[in-house]
Amino acid sequence: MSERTVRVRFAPSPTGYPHIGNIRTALFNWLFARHHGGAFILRIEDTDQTRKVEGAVDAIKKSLDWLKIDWDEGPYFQSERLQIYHRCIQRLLDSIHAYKCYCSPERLARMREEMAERKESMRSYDRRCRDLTPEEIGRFESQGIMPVIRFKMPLDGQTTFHDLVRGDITFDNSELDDIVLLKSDGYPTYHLANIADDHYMEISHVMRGDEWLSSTPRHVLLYRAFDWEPPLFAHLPMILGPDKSKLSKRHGATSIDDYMDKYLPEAMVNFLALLGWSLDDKTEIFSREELIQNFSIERISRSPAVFNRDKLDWMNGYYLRRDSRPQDINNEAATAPVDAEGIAPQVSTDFVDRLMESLDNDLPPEVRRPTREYVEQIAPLIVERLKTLREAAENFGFFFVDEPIYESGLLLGKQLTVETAIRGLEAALERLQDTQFDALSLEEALRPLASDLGLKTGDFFGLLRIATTGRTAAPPLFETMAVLGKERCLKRIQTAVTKLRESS
RNA sequence: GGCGCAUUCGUCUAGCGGCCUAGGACACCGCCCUCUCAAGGCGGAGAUCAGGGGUUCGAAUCCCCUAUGCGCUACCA
Repeated sequence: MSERTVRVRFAPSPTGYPHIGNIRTALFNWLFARHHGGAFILRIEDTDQTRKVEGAVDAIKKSLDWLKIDWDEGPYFQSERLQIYHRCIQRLLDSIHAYKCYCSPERLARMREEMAERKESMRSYDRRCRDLTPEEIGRFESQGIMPVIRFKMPLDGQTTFHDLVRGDITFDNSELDDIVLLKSDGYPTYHLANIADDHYMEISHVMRGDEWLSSTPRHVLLYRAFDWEPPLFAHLPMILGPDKSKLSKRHGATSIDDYMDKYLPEAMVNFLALLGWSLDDKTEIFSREELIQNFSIERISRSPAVFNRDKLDWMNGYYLRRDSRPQDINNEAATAPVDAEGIAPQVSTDFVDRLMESLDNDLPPEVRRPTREYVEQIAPLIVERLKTLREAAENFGFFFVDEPIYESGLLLGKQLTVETAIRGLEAALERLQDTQFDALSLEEALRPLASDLGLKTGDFFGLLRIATTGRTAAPPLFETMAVLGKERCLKRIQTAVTKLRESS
């Protein structure tokens, strides 16, 4: 695409865990760098002392680590590069591209208010300090006012720049105000620090959110004032909430850590990559390598995208199922939930690890933590019923608690009377006494029993399902009972009988 | 208010002048499989391509206008 070496950066400000949109920006930059064999740089834009949040840098690193987005340089901290910005400012002051402004924040606020009242079209700084006489400057200085440094924006003409996503964009310079470059506390604003760093760090492409598009002409003008060559720009479409407004806290989870304990990083990367980028008209699933191989700025879309949680859930479930298969088993065998002999396929140790960790977090404290051996048995039964790991404890708690809690009425379903239900359960109890608790034996014992009782298999199995799991929806009955074990199943069925007796 | 950007099924999107009576995915509905729920397979519904003018033999694709949405308009990034 370009002769120059690709060097891109992710430059968040340390105000907490990154927003989902910021992470998407990081991902795009990273993919672009890796695609071109360039460098991905992490830079912390901590020039606002008032908004700094403790631990934010760690949170940013943790988020990137989670998604396996690694950086080649940094993190650099702008707060540690103040001398660079001061030198830049001096250059601008010397070349009369910048000036000191002594206006108080109060005056500026009042000014803006009045402008709005008068419905003026231009509602930014009135440039009062732009052409101060030496006497006036002396007067302000003697009052000890700490000035800000503003950029002397050209008063007329136009500024056009090329955006790799949107094409040529033109602004009238008269629309651009004299932005603050250096604050009175000595820290630079984003505008200055951003372009100085991008220049000195030799950033080749600036890929950032769409909200920066309006600032870009100012940045271009700044590059010109410094006589620097600007990087190439690519503005990414914004990510919206379901109501199509900018994704914000109102929409619930917007920071990446809201997703870290629920979704697989691989699924998250895949999903995020498709938010504003696509390869073609059909490909949805991409491995990390495929993303790197195929990513290009040309295929970034221009319009904002609504964050679609349903699709993320689906994708997570897809990855869960796919990655739970052990590497050495071919896909055909692993796709089937249970083979003809009633033996569930193996799941990968990696999946068991993840499941154990998730259960450990989500199971109620009073429930005994399951052993690895036990989780290995459950895993194949629940993988394909999971969209997120979180649902394991939520939907399959009956595997772990002593007794599931449910309404006795559930036992009757739509068809059964209390009498037939009790009769069915007791018959099962008796038959199960000397039945081997493996899926095959259980089926051989119970299936004939249904017709013996004059019950439809569906009704009879449903009854047993409620009794043993407390739920109407669960993994296949016999596998489930086998995992639960004889003792627990008999006890639960007994409890069900008791419940029915008590309720009638 | 001004400026900028955007506008294809509910959502993510394909489409860059004829292949489009607009394709895929999620969600939704139905059927198959089946002991329930999933998963999987098959099928369905769903977009007068925001609206209106042009340009052209021909427009979702190019131009203009309008509408709507979003962003920016801070000594925040």
